Amino acid sequence: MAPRRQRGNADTAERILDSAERFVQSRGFNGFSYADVARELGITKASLHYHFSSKAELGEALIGRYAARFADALEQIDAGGGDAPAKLAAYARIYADVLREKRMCLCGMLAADYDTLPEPMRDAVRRFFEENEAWLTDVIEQGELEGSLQLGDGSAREGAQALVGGLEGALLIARPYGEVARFETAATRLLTSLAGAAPTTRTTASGA
Amino acid sequence: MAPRRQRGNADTAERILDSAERFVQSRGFNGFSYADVARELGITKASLHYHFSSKAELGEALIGRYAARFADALEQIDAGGGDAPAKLAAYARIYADVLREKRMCLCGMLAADYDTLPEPMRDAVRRFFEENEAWLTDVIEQGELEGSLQLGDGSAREGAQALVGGLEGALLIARPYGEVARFETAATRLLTSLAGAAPTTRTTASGA
DNA sequence: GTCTATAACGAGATAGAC
DNA sequence: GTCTATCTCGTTATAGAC
Repeated sequence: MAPRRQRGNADTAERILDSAERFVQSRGFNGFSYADVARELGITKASLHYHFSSKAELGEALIGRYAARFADALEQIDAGGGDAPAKLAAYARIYADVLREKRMCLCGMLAADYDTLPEPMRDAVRRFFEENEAWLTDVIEQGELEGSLQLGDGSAREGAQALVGGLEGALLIARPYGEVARFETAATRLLTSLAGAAPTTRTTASGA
Repeated sequence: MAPRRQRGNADTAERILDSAERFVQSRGFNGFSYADVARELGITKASLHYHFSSKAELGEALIGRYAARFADALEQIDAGGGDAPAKLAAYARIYADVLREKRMCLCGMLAADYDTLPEPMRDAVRRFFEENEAWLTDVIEQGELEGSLQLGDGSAREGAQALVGGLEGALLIARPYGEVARFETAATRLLTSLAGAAPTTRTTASGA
């Protein structure tokens, strides 16, 4: 029988995921252990194994929850009804919020660890990027129809792929410096130049 | 006395660095061990410790050699005498070559591992990025003077930072897919749109 | 569902012979 | 400069009591 979620319990499995997620996002999948999580939660390693019988299984659960939450966030952006540039800005804000907690994107981190991951985790990581790219592709195509975005050469999908990569990389490099501004500057440039989104902070001169 | 480099010896220390470098670039600093390197070279772990007394020291040596080689490559690009767009294209080619060997940029990988690294390695990783950004900043400023690049808003340094991040991220994401083309497409878009470099493969329509 | 105890292995590192 | 042997600790994981 599935574990019953009860009152103020906060669900041990969920708390394990919270802790492990933070560890993976800051130290990588090979940079933390069951002992780290157990210590943080004040329980034993054996208890962790009751909830997630192997580290690989824990990893799969982590990606599953992260991807689901990300999908929720994208749905919320869609529900907000903004135009394409606004959606892209909101998308970048998700990344900035991750950096504010001194974390890397979970799947960006796992992309670095990719060669060491068990197959099911690899598949899940790739799916995450594909879902993001699909959503961004839709937004960019929508923006072109609306006239709110002017892509240069190439397809909307190529733009979407460059955006995901660009934002992940901006996170990756900004984190060692602990400078959110560094990320935001890079993100703005990516959005305006890759997807042709007019920024809020437009200065002057773009030539005759 | 410093180890004498002799005939066909190929220098054990150098071979250790070669092996460890490949491991770090594919598996991360926490994803390999002295045992892995020893097995690959057919020597013992104890021998490794003779050349690099700790893993941290090995890590520092890895970054040092990598950064020096990168600096050499940048010098060679400068010596080539191309214009700014050509230099940027050559710069992106360095990354593409890394991906062709199914590797991540050493320092991009270490940026992911950053929180788990000893201080001296952290410092060296940051220095690597700063050197790259400084070189790119020069190239971009040169390009603006020449008229071969037209930056939009923001400083050349901001463009340089966005470029480094963008290329590192494009590598990070392309690697799980093993698709060099995926990287190259993204890289071209980054160069043309972030730095205003006209690509070799210019199609039509950029408006009146 | 959480615990104690432990197995089985791999990690980084050192001592000392050759 | 490389080896054998060993130390110590941390790792994932399991058995079985409560």
